[in-house]
Parts: sequence; structure tokens; C-alpha cells
Amino acid sequence: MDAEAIKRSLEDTGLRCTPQRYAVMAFLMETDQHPTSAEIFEAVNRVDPRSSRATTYNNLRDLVQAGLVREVAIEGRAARFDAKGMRHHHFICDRCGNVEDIDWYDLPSPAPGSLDKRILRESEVIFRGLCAKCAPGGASRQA
Amino acid sequence: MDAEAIKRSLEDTGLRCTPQRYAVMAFLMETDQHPTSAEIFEAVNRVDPRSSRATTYNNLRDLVQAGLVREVAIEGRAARFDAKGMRHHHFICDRCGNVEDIDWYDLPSPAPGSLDKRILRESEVIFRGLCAKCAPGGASRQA
DNA sequence: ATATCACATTAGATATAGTCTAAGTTCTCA
DNA sequence: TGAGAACTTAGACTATATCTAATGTGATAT
Ligand SMILES: [Mn+2]
Ligand SMILES: [Mn+2]
Ligand SMILES: [Zn+2]
Ligand SMILES: [Zn+2]
Repeated sequence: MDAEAIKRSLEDTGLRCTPQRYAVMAFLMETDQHPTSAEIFEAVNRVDPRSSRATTYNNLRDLVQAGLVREVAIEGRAARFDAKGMRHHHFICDRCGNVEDIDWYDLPSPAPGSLDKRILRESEVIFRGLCAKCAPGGASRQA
Repeated sequence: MDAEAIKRSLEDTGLRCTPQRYAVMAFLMETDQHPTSAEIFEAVNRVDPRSSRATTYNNLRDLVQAGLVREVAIEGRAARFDAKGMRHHHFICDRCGNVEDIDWYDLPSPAPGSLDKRILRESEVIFRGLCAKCAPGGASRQA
């Protein structure tokens, strides 16, 4: 996705395309990792323009609200973010906390009535276990 | 589940049944809410013995490791906990952050190969949206 | 019974993640 | 061109969770 497309997707949701906001979005779209806010802050500041920590948080919040970015909360660690490109599920490593994408597949709906008066917006599967690096025999061999 | 059963489940996993640890477990088993560590700390201290904040965190960590308790990370809020009784999924409210249980149902496995070298321990579905209280028309009507 | 030692608890200090404030800047549009 | 809205900023602040080092407790061995 090119610069124009990012610009359009921002403006379609009522957000101005500022250099700081563009940089966050562009960075998230070009990685398949799930960086933390601190990593995003550092990455967008390796090139100009300088963006503040508050702005990074503000923009992540706005992008999540706009539905362009997903936030993944992880027990005991900083939240991670990804651009919502293709629909997908997530695998979260018990040991290192890394988040990895798992191909999307449709879920069976919950038993009718079990959602009651709730309004469902989305559902996702979280897989947990050990990532390839942390699994015994994996490359980790952490010192 | 009675006191003896809790005691046994703790000792089966190699944990001593201390009054503080028992109190955390008993409290989690008798509620269908998903209290935060602060709420658990307060609840177990409404009755003796007094338990410290550090002990509450220590015990929650131990109980999660032992597989008796589940921790639910929520974006921008304190983690919540529940006793792993019956298997179930979770609904998390976008607005108030409340976690509610959804009846268990089996998931289709991910496409073969899509888990690659990872070791899968468990999977769960997270539903998101508005809880009954927060849905328009719900009782919330927040001032 | 008593010594021993691993397990557990504690208060408070510390660390980490995220939010808020108040002032300044840039964009939009009348 | 002027006014207001949207945005950015540094740094103070808050919330959540972990760590430290001293103390307490209970199971086991002798
Ligand atoms: Mn992802
Ligand atoms: Mn639950
Ligand atoms: Zn890992
Ligand atoms: Zn709600």
C-alpha cells in the first residue's frame, strides 16, 4: 500500500494526515511484527520528523478508534499493535510475549442466546503456547 | 467446591495452602465476575487474615502458573482474573472493560501447517462489543 | 522435641506503561 | 486573512505491577 492509500485511509476516517500519524501507520503496515508503543516511537523517530511519546500514544489511540489499527493487550507486558490488513488471528508466546499472525478462518457463532443483550462487534481467536524460537529445540537457547 | 477441595487442588500443584492463598482462590471461585488484583486484595482483606498487596500479586502469579486461575489482559486497564472452572470463552466490553463468560464450544483447528513449529497450549475466543449494561437501551445511562 | 531449610509473607521502594496538562503549532475554511 | 479546530509537545503525573530484604511458618529429619 502506497503513501496515497495511507493518506486516503486516514482522511476517510476523519483524521488529518500529519507526518507523525502517517509515520506510525506506514511503519505498522510495513512490518509483520507487533511492535510496542515504545518500539513504534523509536522507529518513527529514526527518520524525521521527530514525534513525541505523547503523540505516538495519541495517534495509536486515534488509529485504533478509527479501526485502522488493532491493539493487543498482553499479560504483564506493554501492549502491541498491528495494522488491520487482512483479517487474522493471533498466537501469543507464553514465554517471550511475541505476537504472531495466524491465518484467518471463520468461527462458529456462539450458541444463540448466549450473547444475550450484548452487541457483538468482532471476535477473534487467541492461540497460546510457545513460539518457534521458544519451543524446545528452537533457535532461542537463551543464555 | 468446598474448603477441602480447594486445599487439595493447591497441594496437587505443589503449592502450600496458606490462609492468604486460600482466600484468593476461594474468592475467585465464588464470584462470576472477573475481579482485578486490587479488588481481590480488598475482598480477601475484608475478612482476616490481612494479606499484603505483594502477596496478592505473588499468589495470583503462582495460581496462574499452576493452571488454576486465568489472567485476562485488557487494553488500557488492570488485568482481571478468574478461577478456571468450566471451560469458557470471554466477552470483553469495549466501553466499560467488563469481562463476561460465554459458554464453551470447540474451535475448529487452525489450518494444518499454520502453527508451524509452535507448541500450542490452549486457544480461546474473545468476543468484543458492548455488554448489556453499555448497549444502547441498557441499564447503564451513565450520568 | 528441636533444628533446619525451603516456602511464604510483608512494607515499602522501585520500575514500567500509559495519561494528562497547558502552551504552542498547523490546517481548514469562511 | 482571521478564527477555530485539530494536532503536537515536554514533562508532570497516575496506575499497575514487580522487587528487595527482612521476617515468619511449617514440613521433615534426626
Ligand atoms: Mn497481527
Ligand atoms: Mn471467565
Ligand atoms: Zn517465544
Ligand atoms: Zn460495558
